[in-house]
Amino acid sequence: MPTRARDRLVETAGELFYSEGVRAVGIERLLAVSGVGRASFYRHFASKDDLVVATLRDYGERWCRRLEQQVAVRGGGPLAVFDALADSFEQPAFRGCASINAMVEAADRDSAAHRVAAEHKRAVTDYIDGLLERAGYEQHGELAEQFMILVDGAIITAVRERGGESARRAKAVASVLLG
Amino acid sequence: MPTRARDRLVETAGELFYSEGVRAVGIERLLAVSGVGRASFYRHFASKDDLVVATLRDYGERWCRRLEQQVAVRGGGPLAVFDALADSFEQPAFRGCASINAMVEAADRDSAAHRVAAEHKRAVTDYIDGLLERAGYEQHGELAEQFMILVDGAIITAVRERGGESARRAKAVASVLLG
DNA sequence: TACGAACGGAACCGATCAGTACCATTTGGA
DNA sequence: TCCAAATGGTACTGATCGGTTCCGTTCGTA
Repeated sequence: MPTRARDRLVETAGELFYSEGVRAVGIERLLAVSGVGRASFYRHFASKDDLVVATLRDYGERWCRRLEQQVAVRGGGPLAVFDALADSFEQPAFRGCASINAMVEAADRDSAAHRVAAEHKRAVTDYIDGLLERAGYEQHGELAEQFMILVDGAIITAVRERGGESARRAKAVASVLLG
Repeated sequence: MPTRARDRLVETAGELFYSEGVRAVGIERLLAVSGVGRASFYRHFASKDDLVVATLRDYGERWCRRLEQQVAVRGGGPLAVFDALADSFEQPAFRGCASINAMVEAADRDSAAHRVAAEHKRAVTDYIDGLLERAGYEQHGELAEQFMILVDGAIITAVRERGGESARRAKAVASVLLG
């Protein structure tokens, strides 16, 4: 077959879950949009939850790669993180962070969505920590944690308000933190 | 009848929606737990969405009242906001902010949940703005917006990590902002 | 005591949910 | 050219979804 059913499912589900929510998108719709047969779905994934985890991992990796690239383009300084955020907030399809959304929607603390969201957050924190360390900040560990609060806060605020304003505000706060 | 069906519905729905998510709680369950009859439900609310809005408004009011009281107990300084947050994050039933959760779950930007969440955020921002103004900070408007990013960030972080640590971190950042 | 409003329970609606089973088709590699 | 693996389509399951309707009961109040 020309295209792999699994890849199409992850891509389609990634878009639909992000834009409409996980529970709001049924298997039926997923199959119709992706063009994958019902049986093929369950050949690749044991359940819908399995697909959710796959899409979240895929999202997390692409998100991190995109952030790294955008920060690099802007010189590699820690504050560039917020410029990259502002950019993504401006995009029409922006609806927050897929990991946060899935975590909130899942409710159950022991759910796979919660675990994947925690992993994602850990990866981003470590990346920012590296940026701060490379920039010469001694307290880079604690600063990275504080940056993450600003990142999450800016994301949630942007969901409410649209636009990059919250990211610029968060950047102003971060600037003060860096002294 | 001894208890008003409407009040019981709002109370029960408030708890269930908060702890398990709006979509995860069906009408059936709502009626079973609250002890309200199906017909009575639709006599008081035109739809489930109507009940959601009612619970969000109820939640928002109680949340603001609780915050005001806790801040007052701690002396009325702006930083006390984060101490109050840390307290609430420690509670076993804590699962973030009902408004944020509903907004994220609703996905649709034009939904009632989005509107109510925006109203709630506005009310809290105004309250914090008042605290800052009363404390003598000239840039109280911009500071309040920055505080809100810290508040939202701390809340989301607390959903992932449990405990009041994120609130204490946010307070440290806020302290730096106040100079 | 009598009345009307509010109520709880149950049967029912069409739609959709996640998931299973079976079948004919299409594919890339041998 | 041939075959095994992967695929898309359809029919189906039992459960649950939000919502409507009807009925007998219980309440506060006049």
